[in-house]
Amino acid sequence: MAQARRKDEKLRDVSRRMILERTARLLVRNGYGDTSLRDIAQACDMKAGSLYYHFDGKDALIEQVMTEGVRRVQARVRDALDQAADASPLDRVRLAMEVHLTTLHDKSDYASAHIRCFPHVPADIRQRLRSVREEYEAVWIDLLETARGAGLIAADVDLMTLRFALIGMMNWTLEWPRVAGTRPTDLADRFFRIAFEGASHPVPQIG
Amino acid sequence: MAQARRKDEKLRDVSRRMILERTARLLVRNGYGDTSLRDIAQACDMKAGSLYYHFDGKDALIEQVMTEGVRRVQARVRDALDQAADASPLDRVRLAMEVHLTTLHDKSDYASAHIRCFPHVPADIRQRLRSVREEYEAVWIDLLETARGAGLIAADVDLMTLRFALIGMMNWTLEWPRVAGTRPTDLADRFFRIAFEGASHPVPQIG
DNA sequence: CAAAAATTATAACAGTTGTTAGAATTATCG
DNA sequence: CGATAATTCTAACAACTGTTATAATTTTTG
Repeated sequence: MAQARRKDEKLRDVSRRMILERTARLLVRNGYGDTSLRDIAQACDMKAGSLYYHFDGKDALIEQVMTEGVRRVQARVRDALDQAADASPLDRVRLAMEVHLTTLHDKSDYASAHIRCFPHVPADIRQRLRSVREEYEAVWIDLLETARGAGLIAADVDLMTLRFALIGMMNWTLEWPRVAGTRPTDLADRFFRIAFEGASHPVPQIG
Repeated sequence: MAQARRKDEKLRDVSRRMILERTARLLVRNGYGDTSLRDIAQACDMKAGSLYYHFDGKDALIEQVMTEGVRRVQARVRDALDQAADASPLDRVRLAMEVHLTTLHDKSDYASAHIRCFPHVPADIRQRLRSVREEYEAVWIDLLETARGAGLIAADVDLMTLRFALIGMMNWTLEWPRVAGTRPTDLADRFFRIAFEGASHPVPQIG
């Protein structure tokens, strides 16, 4: 009600979206176990029972937040990659890292809620979320295999390990206190520099 | 009671240790918010009220588990480094990675409990845990600065970013389903290979 | 074995949790 | 406006939470 909405957008959808957003924020701060329906309702200026008009229950609501978390990152990364279809394979990897990190930190509580709560969510939800994750991981598998096909990744580097290393160092930045003041874009460059050039290798300045 | 104990070890300490261990396992599986004192007590063949003889309350118990989580990793890493005092700076980094990963996956639920629950633990506990973390991080800062001093890390690589990248890719392995069958030692080698030689650089075989 | 100390169990407390049914309210539309 | 549909609130439920005081039990000691 505090939000402007397009003519063609149903009030029902606006409320749903607001609930999902507030839930995401609470999940990031307090985690799955310590986010109650009454907390969520209060953040939405509602009462707990009213949430059941929009969602089947706590777990259904949270599952949707976490599902959307992956989908949003995936959508943004795919869009960026589509608009840079002719870039070099390694530049596409760097771009994907930049968008992934930016979405995590600036754009969406959904994504960080997913990352922080995934380990502690009920097993049946976690099971379904795995499928959603795999779709996004397919993007990275494709990125890295393409780079290898172009001869840009050494033969003795296991692509799965490389993928987990990249995802790991990026997602773990959520544990830092405010990313130590580094902008996500700079962070992506530095991570890329380390993972692909190697911390031991000096990189000659171009020009 | 089900456990043999040394003559000089008080029963009190044995019980405390058992409670801490079972708590760590539950924390890893269920997280902070969904691990109740009755769950812990049941895992110890006790009743919830009895736990108060050993600990001041839930938060005190959990804080001690998580504190010990860092201390154990730190102790094992320091020991290994002391026994390899004359190794090259980069070999010492690789060794630290190996011990860190091994402890996380094979040796101790304390460490993984710490990593998984840290974001969702009450704020005052989290504050105190930060100091404990900083002590361990000092080990890594020293490792990397020494390597740089020996000219083994390129000048344009930010050491803080490198440290976060290493810690991040290692800690994130807890999110994989059983590390995908890779042994921690091999994992350490591959991570080291990527982060220091660079995924794009072919490494000439020695010999 | 008996006395003292250490450890655990019992039972209850106040508060919180997810959930539900039905009443009350608000928005939509003829 | 009036009628209908779409939302929200109310109030309660059973189950669970951390915690406490006190009683029962076990272990250690003399």
